[in-house]
Amino acid sequence: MEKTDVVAALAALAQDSRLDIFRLLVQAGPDGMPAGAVAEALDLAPNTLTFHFDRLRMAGLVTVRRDGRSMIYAARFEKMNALVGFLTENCCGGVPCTPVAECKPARKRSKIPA
Amino acid sequence: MEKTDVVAALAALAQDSRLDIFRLLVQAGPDGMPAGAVAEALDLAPNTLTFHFDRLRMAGLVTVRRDGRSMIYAARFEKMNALVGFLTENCCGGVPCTPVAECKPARKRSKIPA
DNA sequence: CGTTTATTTCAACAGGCACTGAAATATCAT
DNA sequence: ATGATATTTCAGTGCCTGTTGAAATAAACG
Repeated sequence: MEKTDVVAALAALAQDSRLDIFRLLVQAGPDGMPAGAVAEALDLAPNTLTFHFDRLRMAGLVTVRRDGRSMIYAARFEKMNALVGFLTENCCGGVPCTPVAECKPARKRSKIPA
Repeated sequence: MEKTDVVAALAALAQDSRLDIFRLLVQAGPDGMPAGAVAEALDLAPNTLTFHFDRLRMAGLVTVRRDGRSMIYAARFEKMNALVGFLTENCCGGVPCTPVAECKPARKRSKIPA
């Protein structure tokens, strides 16, 4: 990951609401959740939320897709892993100290199995 | 680590010069390096550097001590580890995915052994 | 079609950020 | 004390950020 991207990602996460949003999406898993649900969970004005989503998206930390009238936002785990990787890679003068965490969330199991 | 501290730490690192400064200090190891050396290495005005050092220090990412007329700045590895820990802990809905990296740099060996 | 629901766009504003230049402080050497 | 070196403090400035409120777009439903 380029340094520029790292700074962008850090800046995106360095804000109260956005950190909350991102963590919520991370916990929601790869399927993501609709903007409205995030707005309700965190008690944020819809326009403010759009603003923050944009930042997260520009930073590559989040993706969107449309589903009817809802916009479904989802965390990009690869990006988060890359960020953590960058922070730790220059840890001890280039010497790898410990393996870096890799986050590969299991796809959510359907409530009604086939 | 509290969410407030996390946001502060992320904000501190979310800036070009400061990310450079911190990485330089991380690579310098626990003994740190004088402000002047950082200024020269990164080509930063001394007052600008002080400004950034302050931010890093307020965020708990850096410590200072005086040595003669030099101020020696050093990275706080514990804080960096805590930050990475926080980012990964809420990774997969609370389920730990992989062990988090722990950075414990070895103290620099003296060039002239006893 | 018209209405409701979900989200985005736009304009405006206070506050904070990063940088600059000049001056102050602290320590060391003579 | 005087001067040199290392760093900090202070005032000023343009830019970016986060929030708000009103209006616009997009899709679903009668």
